Amino acid sequence: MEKPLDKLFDKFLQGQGIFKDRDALRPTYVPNDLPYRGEQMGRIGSILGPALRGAPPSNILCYGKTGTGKTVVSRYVLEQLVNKAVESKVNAPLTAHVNCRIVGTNYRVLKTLCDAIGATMQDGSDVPFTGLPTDEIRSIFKKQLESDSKIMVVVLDEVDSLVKRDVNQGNDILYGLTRMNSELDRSRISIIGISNDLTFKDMLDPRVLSTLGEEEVIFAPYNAVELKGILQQRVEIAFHPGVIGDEGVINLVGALAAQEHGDARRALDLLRTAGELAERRGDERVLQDHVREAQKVIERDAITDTVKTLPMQSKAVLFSVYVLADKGQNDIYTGECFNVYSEIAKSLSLDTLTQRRVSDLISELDMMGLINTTVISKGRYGRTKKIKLAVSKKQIGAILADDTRLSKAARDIIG
DNA sequence: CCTCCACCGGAACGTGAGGAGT
DNA sequence: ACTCCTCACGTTCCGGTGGAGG
Repeated sequence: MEKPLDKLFDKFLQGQGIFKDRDALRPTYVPNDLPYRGEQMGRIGSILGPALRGAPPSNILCYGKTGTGKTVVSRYVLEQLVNKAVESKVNAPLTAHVNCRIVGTNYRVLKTLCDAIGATMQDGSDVPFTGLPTDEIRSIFKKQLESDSKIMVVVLDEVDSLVKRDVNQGNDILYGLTRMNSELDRSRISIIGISNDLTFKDMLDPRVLSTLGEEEVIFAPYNAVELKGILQQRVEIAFHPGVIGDEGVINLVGALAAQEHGDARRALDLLRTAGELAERRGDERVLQDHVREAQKVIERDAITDTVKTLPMQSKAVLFSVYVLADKGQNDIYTGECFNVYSEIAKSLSLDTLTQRRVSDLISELDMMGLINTTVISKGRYGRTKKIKLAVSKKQIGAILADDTRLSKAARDIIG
């Protein structure tokens, strides 16, 4: 008798599969060559260059939207810089890469920097995650840095999030870092700040800005042609030859990503998802259909993610819109929505918010793109918002049914 | 042309949780 | 351990308004 999975597994065994090196399509991958970013690499390189002679480089701010290569370029340049130093047997600069969206407090930034240079407590153990006064970890870091007498280049990725989360605290962290040089004798720190928000400068303390923004490097979005070039380069590393036979595939991926302000990360993500799709189906080549399908998958995942992480009250509001839409009602107004919401909240034993608040939640859902709203006037019958689901009813229904609390309420209300 | 509905959306304020400072 | 601040989330209050119907 034939075993049921035999054929499926055979497919994986025979043939070479789709991917040669899937990681080449991940955002963390640093290729050997970065096309279309020669100018930026050159600028950053020439600014950091003095580090090879032991002179402290200026601080740099890099601007550009997501997926324009800011992070990868900075990683690449630092890597090359260190390589060159080792090769020429000069003191290699220390480097650290801090993602400020994840590492968002003064203490944790310092902790990351300590780890990067191998600074330890007096007994030789690692600096703890928490528990020390911030001043102490600061002096541990300084002490270690002084003992090495080196240049350290710190990349602060997504610095804007530091300042956005807390303007004062963010400025304090940056001020503390930029000012550290004046407290050091033999070592120097220089900072590369990376931001995808151009208005970020406005929120900075002028003192911080003047030191941090000594040099600025702008990363323009990639256009469709450049995206295509990048894709072609990665395709050769990531896929087995012939898997992407059709040039239309790359063109399509490039075109779709170019619509998203030339986001290379998105383009690579799309290509990888398309490849995974083809792989899972046992297809030998990646076709345009896979790409279109991948686009849908990515979008669907993004929606599922936002809905799942919604606060309970917002879910209840969204659910009320869904219930009304599911009844086949085309025009949903704030008033009805609020009534249904009230019932849902009651059956969930949730506090029933005021209509004013619900109105704000509706606006939030609108901004997230889960629903569409328009303010309309019904003349004598008042002025209100007309609400429509912006995503497929089926998907919202499925996600909300997944939530145990909500699905119970659903049975109460829909019956 | 005026009225008046049913809500919009700004403003000010209340509250409890979580940090920072001391 | 204590107070003080800040912030997110909500509430209360209220002036504002596009247009159907009189």
